[in-house]
Formats: sequence, C-alpha cells, structure tokens
Amino acid sequence: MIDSAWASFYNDNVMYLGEVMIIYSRENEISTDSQNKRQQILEAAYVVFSRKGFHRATVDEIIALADTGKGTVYNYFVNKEQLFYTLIKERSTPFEQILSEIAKTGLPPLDKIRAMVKVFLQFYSDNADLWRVLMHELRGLGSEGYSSFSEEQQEKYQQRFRDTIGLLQVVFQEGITQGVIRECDTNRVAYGLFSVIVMMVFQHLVGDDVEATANEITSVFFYGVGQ
Amino acid sequence: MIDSAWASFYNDNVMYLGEVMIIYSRENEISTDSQNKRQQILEAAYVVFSRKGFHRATVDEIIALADTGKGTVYNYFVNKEQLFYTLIKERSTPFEQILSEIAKTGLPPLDKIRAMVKVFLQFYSDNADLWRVLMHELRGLGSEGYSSFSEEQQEKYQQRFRDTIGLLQVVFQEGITQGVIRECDTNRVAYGLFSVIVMMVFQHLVGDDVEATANEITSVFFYGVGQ
Amino acid sequence: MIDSAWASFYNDNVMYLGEVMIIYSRENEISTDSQNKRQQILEAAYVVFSRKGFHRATVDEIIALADTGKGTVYNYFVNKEQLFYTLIKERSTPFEQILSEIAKTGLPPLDKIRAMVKVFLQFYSDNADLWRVLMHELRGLGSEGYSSFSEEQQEKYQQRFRDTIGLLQVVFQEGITQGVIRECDTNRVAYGLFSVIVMMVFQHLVGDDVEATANEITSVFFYGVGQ
Amino acid sequence: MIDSAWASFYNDNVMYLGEVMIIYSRENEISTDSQNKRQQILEAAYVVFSRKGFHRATVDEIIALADTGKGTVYNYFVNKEQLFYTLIKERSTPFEQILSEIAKTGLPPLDKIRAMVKVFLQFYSDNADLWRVLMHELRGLGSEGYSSFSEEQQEKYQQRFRDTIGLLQVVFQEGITQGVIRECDTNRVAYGLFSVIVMMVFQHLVGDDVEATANEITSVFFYGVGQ
DNA sequence: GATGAATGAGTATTCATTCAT
DNA sequence: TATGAATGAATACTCATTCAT
Repeated sequence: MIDSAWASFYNDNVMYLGEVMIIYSRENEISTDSQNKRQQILEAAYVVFSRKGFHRATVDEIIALADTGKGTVYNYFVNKEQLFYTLIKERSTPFEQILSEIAKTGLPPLDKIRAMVKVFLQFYSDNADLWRVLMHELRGLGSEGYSSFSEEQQEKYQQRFRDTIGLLQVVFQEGITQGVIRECDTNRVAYGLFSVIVMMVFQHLVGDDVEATANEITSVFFYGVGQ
Repeated sequence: MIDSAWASFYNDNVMYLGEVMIIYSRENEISTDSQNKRQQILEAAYVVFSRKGFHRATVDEIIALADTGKGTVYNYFVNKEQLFYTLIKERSTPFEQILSEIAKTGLPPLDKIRAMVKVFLQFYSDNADLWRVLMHELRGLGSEGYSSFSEEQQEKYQQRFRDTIGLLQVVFQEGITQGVIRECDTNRVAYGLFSVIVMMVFQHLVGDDVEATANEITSVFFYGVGQ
Repeated sequence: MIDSAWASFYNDNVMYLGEVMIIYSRENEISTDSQNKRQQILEAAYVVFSRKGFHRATVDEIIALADTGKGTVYNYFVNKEQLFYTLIKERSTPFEQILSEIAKTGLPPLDKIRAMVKVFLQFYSDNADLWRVLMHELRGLGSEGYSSFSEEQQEKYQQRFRDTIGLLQVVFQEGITQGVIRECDTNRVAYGLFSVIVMMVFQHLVGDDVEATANEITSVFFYGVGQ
Repeated sequence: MIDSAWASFYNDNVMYLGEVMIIYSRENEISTDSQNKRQQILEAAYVVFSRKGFHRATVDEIIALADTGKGTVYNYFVNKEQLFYTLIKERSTPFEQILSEIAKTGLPPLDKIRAMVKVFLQFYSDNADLWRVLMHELRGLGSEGYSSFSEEQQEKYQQRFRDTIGLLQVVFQEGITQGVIRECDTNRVAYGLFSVIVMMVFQHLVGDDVEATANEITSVFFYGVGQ
C-alpha cells in the first residue's frame, strides 16, 4: 500500500519521506558558553509566552524563570516583541524548510499534500501553545489593529504564513496541471486546508496517530465526505 | 433546479428559505424611552469594539460616541466584558435561530448543509469585525488564559460555538444515517467545515455572490477536489 | 527726588507705579470646588518641582503631597511636562502683563527701565526656585537637545522669554529715539540687562531692598562703573 | 593707540598681550602609548558630551567613538561624572592661567578688564557646547540638587567659577583704588560682567570680531548706555 | 436614572557600573 | 591593561470601575 509505505519519521533535524531522508540545519544550534544566557532567556520566554500569551507575559516573570537580570534580556533582544519574534523564527525556520523540501520532491501531488499535512499537524501540535499565542496576536490583520505587535512585525509574521500556505497552493496547482485535481481556486483551497489543520490542532482533534489524522484530512479534501 | 430554487433572503428579522418564511424575534427590540440610553450605548459599543478590538476599545470612546455619561454604562451593564457579551448575544441569537430552523426542516442533508453554509457566510460577513474580535479573545481556550475575558465568560462563548457547530454535526450524522454521507468523524468534519467558513470570511475570500461561495465550499466538502 | 518718588508696591494682583495703579487679573483665580484637586496638584507640583527640578521630581511625590490619586493628575494635565508648563504660565502671565503695562506708560525711558528692572527682580526673587528649574531645562537651546522638554514645549518657553526681553529692547529703542540713550545694539543690551538681573537673583546678590538693587543695576547700565 | 596696540593672540598654549608672551603648560600633554586610550576616551567624551549633554550622553556612545572597551573607561576614570570633570579641568586650567597672568600684569585696570573680557569671550566661544552643558548641570546650586552631579563635584565647579570671577573682582577693586572706577559692590559688578559675557556667547550675540564685542561690552560697563 | 470626578494597580525599558577573564 | 557580559534600580502613564450628588 502506498499510504502505509509512508513510514516517515520526523524530529527536529531529520525527516524521512519513505526512503528519502531530508536533513535540515537549525540556527543557533551550537550554544557556546557566551550564548548560555541567551538560551536560558529564550527557553524561559517560550514557557511564559506559551502560558500567558504575549500581553500578559511579563519580562519579570521571564527573567525569574531564566535566572538572569533584567538588563541581560535587553542585551540580547531589542524588546519583548523581538524576543517573541526570535522564538517564532527559530522554530519555524526548520519547519518551513521541510515543507519546502517536500514541495520540491518529485512525489505525486497527492502524496506531497498528504506529507505536508502531516508535517503541519506535527509541527503545530508540538508548538500549539506558542502558535496559539501568535495567531491570537495576528487576528488584527487589516483592522485598525488590536494586536500588541507593531505593524511592521505583524507584516513579517503574515508574510511567513502567506509563504507557507503558498507552498500548498503551488502543489495544488501542480495537481491541476497533472490532471489529478479538478479546476478550482487554489488559493481558497490552500487556505481552506490550512484552516482545517489549525482547527484540528487547536481543538485537540488530532489523535495520537498524527499520520492517520493527516490521511483523513487529506482524504476528505480529495474525495469529499459524500458517498 | 433545486439549487436555484433556494432564493433565500436574509435580513435582521426574517429569512426566506424558498417559500418557507422563518421569522424570529429580537430581544430588546422595542426601545422604550427608558431603554434609549441602553441602545445608544450598545450601538456605540458595536462600532468601537469592531474598530478597536476589546482590549483597545475604551469606555471613554464608547460614551463619547453614545453621548452619555460614564456611570450610565455601568447602570445597564455590569462591566465592559458583559457589555461586549450582550452585543454578541443579541446578534447571534437570531442567527442561531435560523440555523436551528433550517436543521429542523425536512430538506435533504446536503441541501441543509448548503443552506446552513450560506447562512454562516452571510452572518459572519455581516458581522466580520465584531466576530473577529470575539475569536481573537477566545483563542485563549484552555490556557491559563491570555484573554481579556473571564474564564466563565469564555465558557459561555465557547458553548455558543459548540452548540452552533453541533447543529452542523447533527446534519452530517443525518446524512450518514440516510446513506448520502460516508462514515466519518462528524465532530471533526463539522469543525473542519466551520473552520473553512470562518477562514474564507476573515481572509476576504468570500466573493460578492455568497451563494456561489457557499456552493463551492459545500461541493468541495462533499465531492473533494480530486478529479 | 524722582527715584524716591517711585514708591511702588507689588503683590500678586496690583502694582503701584507712583500714583498709577496697575491692576491685573489672574487666570483660575476663583477655585470652585471642582477645581479643588487641580489646585492641590498645582501647589504640590510647585513645591516638588522647585525642590527637585523637573527630571528628578516624580509624579508619585507630587500626588503624595497633593493627597490625591495618580489618575487625577492625568485628568487635569496631559502629562508631567504640561503640568510644569501650566505652573509657569499661570505665574508668568500676570508678570508679563505688568511689564507690558509699564512699557505702555508715558514714563521717560530711564524710569521705565528702572521700574521694569524692579519688577523683574521682584518676580524672579519670588519664583527663583521654579524659574531656576525652567532655565535649567532651557539651556539646551539650539543643541541636539538635552532637555527633558519636547521641542515644541521648549519653543513655547523660549518665545515667552524672547517676548519679555523684547519689551526691554523696545524701551531701549525708545530711549535712543528720544536721545537719552546712545546708539547701540538694543538686542544685545536688552539681553545683557536681562542676564545681569537673572544672575543677581540666582547668586543671591539681591538685597532685601529690591528697589535699591534695581536702581544700582539700572545706574550701572546707564552711567557705567567708570569714574 | 593703546587699544589697537593690543594685538593679542590666543591659541592653546601661548597668548600674546602686546609684546608680552604668556606661555602656559597643559596637563597630560605628552601622550605616552599607555596614555593613548585615555586620550581617545577624553576626545570622544568631549564630542559626545558637547552634543548630547551630560545626562543623555551614554558611556556606550563614548566607547563606540573612542573605539575602546567599556571597562577601560573605568580604568582611567572613576565614573562618568569624573570623566566630565577631567574634561573641564584640562580645558579650563590654561584659560584660568591666562586670566591670572593678565590680572598680574601692570596694565591699567581698564585695559586689564578689556583684555580679560576678550579672553573670556574667546574661550567660551571655543568651548560653548561643553560649557553650556556644564552650566546646565550647575543651575542646581543650593537646591536639594537636581543636577546629575554630586554635591561635592558641584562644589568643585562652583569654586572654579568663583575663583575666575574673583579675578575680575580684584581688578575692579584695583580700579577703585586707583580712582578710575567709582565706588561700587565689586562682587556684584564682577558677576554682572561675567553674566553678560556668558549670555552673549550662548545667545550667539558674539560677532566674528571678538575684540570688537569685547570692547563694546567693556565700554558699556565703564561708560554706560546713557547719552 | 444620569452623571463624571476620583482612583490606583500594573510594566517595559535604559544605562552606569562591576568584575571575572 | 583591556575587555564586555551581566546587572537592577528607577518611573510615567492608562483606563475600568466606583460612588456621591
């Protein structure tokens, strides 16, 4: 069975797509001693932001957890906002890299989508709390702005999302070209698929078997729920 | 054509589903003189909350627009949070009523779903700004809480959403029973459909012809994008 | 003797120039009950600013002395800077009015200057502490700005000083026209006279007899220290 | 003409008063290699303090300009305050020496004053920015202290000013004794003259021809503006 | 019922100084 | 000597809510 053949494996640095091994590097992987405090702060920030959200997370709480002085935070990060952004960037970069790798393989479009959905589910499940916070802040898109983030920063995040969803869209287009997907508005479909993934994660509807959930989502998108 | 037969019409108080007219009442519809101030406040609050979000909307701005005193707000509403809730409740009640009415009709499940999707799209499009704000605040679900809302209040909102999505789920179940929809996790599917609707609205992917968009969404859900 | 004829009297509201009585009004003179807190804050601010300077004066200290809440300060004044400005404005307005009145009288230029110098000495002696603070902040004139004040606010203050010194200049010009003062750069002379007045006050070189000091300063300016 | 005979010349190390050449030494003039960093820091500090004032000048900015490490600053100077003081002291010492030399010459008092006024004007014009900053900080004299300087440090500066102005006072007294200046409060007159000099410099009222301005100031002080 | 003056809790950021290497 | 990572004290301002009139 093709489906079962996809015994892929995912961790922070390597991902197997069948026999194809995709390796990706992480920024700041090597923590020199001088980067010690920086890492402590990032880890503490991850915890506090995840728990409290951006606005209600206080720098005081972060430094208490990081066991560092307040000034140290500002030696490494220009402000609270950029500290949060660093957290997001460092985590999403390898994720975006994998998605991009998958999109570039020669796999059939349906298999690509299935693989990508799985990566999405896995990544958002792993980082649910922090991404929930991020999306919370990004809801202000287009409105006069009720986010805690600056306009420029928001735009950066939005662009990351657009790029990521764009990867899905390209594969859908590929499917149409190859005749395995019917003519449709690929932008809408990509956003639709993305929204379902996010909803499954945030509503805790992803089972322990991520692959099964990915297959189900993909299946509904391809074949519908109709009999 | 059955589809084209669905020339439904929607306004604040009446909705036509083909020939069936569904009438629903609104709370506080009759503004006695003494309810005058209350209405002015609600209307001003709608504008300010929609524009600024919950956190950044100030009571000062609301009373300036409502042309009333600050104390008056607290005569009618226990606090800013409950003022917001009242706004949501008054607007969603008729909407939920219509959905409920549709669910109760004897229409085939697929037609029900299609009609419901259309009502969803129409309602969220009409109230996009305020509901964006609401959903912004509800992202905190489950976490220690980074919402501006109290736990209790959040639960109330969540319950409304669950009930509404539950209506979709029931119809999916109906479809399975009637053999027009294949076996699936109706809860997941209902949430999936809901998430797509919301995403389309908030990403401005709903065209001028709401019915067409509703049909497209429904179509993908039933028949998939596969060839 | 003309000099001794100048038995002028100065208090907050009335000034006698020989037989001529000059009356001037003060803003906010009538403290209604509702202006009570405002006055308390202004009085406390006067004390704290005089004692600590602008930068080192804290709002906390002001409210402690005014026996009021922090928010109340911000109900009456947009910020600390504008609170300070209000203090200066309310005090300098009557002072500037008197100077202006003197400049408009038909007195001989030398007598005008003498009278004005006296008013200057009296006013700056009465308000030495606060004006020392003001001038402290204004020293940044022209430089990239090391004042605590905003550019706009600084310009307002500077303009007040320029206008005031301008009154002296006009009288000097008058004296030249009338042939009692020799041709000279009236701008420089006016600034020179002003600087001497300020220096006398801030170095505590003004004796108890303000009139005598005024006469001495005027005398040196008119006749020099030469034998 | 005696006046025109005073073709004095002023630079950092030598000053000519007519035929009399006054030479003065500078501290730390010889920069050994080990004094290299110290000089770099002083020069950078001069620039930054002049531009930003004492409070807004940061050690970070100074070390960036001096191309040195932060700790190095504290190897040579106990703190920011003493760094500033060193700057002032090194620059004012030769200036005070010249004034002192002039005061000691056998010139007539009026000529001495005229020469001293010129030196004052020249020196403060050359160092306007830094001295503006110094005087900015010294305004706190006598008050609880709103200066960035410590009480002790302020007293040191004040003493320098007092000593310098004292030189003027001595010459005035000399003039009185010699009968060329009328009886007057020499302390007040010296401070008055000093204040005029400073005001002229800071208000940019000193023309290109410093000597002419010096003559004009002296002239007004001796003969008055009266006709 | 309507009003609005009074209140105070809550928080990000800067920068001089230290001290281990 | 030279360095620079780590530190923490210090402070203005907003805005929902109350309550006396």
